[in-house]
Amino acid sequence: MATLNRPGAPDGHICGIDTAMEVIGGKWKVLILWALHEHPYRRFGELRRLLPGITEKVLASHLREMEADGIVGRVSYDEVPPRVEYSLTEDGARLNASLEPLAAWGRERADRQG
Amino acid sequence: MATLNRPGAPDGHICGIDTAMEVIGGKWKVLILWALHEHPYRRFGELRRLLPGITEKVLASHLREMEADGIVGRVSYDEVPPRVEYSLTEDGARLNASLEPLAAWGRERADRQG
DNA sequence: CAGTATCCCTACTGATACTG
DNA sequence: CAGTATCAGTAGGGATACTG
Repeated sequence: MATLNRPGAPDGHICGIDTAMEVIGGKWKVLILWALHEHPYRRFGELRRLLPGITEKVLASHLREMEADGIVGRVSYDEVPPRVEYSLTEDGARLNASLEPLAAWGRERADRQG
Repeated sequence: MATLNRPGAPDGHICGIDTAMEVIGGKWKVLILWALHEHPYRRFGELRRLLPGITEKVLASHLREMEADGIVGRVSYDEVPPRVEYSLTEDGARLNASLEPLAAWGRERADRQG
């Protein structure tokens, strides 16, 4: 065996996990995913409040990347004051669902350690 | 609702995913996990060859962190030349298993996009 | 309200050389 | 073989102020 690469996989991509890791790699992305999963439509300020510690810049750039990756949808209503609603796309919902076993593992570990 | 924090969860830990993300956060960790899963015992040089591009320093530090996190076991045989074998702990094996749906999501996405 | 625009900073990663 | 030690580079993240 030469490397772990799957045949036909893009260079540096081995088993699908790294593809997924690139998409959820940002520090807050899984939490954004989670927040959007709990409630189908969230506004920018809502997300900011839900993620204590995140800055506007980081939230905005994460959302833009997730939108570009096709896991988050964005709808802007032409109102005053402005209103923008973020949601999971179908792919984003499946991504979030695929994270559930990982979350279960983390919960168990957190509970074990207090 | 104030935040996404679970009751009783350590500060900044929300749904278990972030706990898990901390453990697999290093750039190569999921791939190390994968390599150790494919073959129960791996030597240092073997892992280095399996992960083209990783440097010795990064591989060593990742392995030490994963050992400290209790997901990788290390056995050093007192021989000449030295031999060290790395393996998944039970917890590491469960972690790896919990990554499988995520890997499936990534594989599907990679296949869709070529 | 929903973002940009700047500036900064350090933690992670990497290259290279060396050692028990 | 299985690692350290040292030195740098950089990208991601953060603080703050400002805008349509």
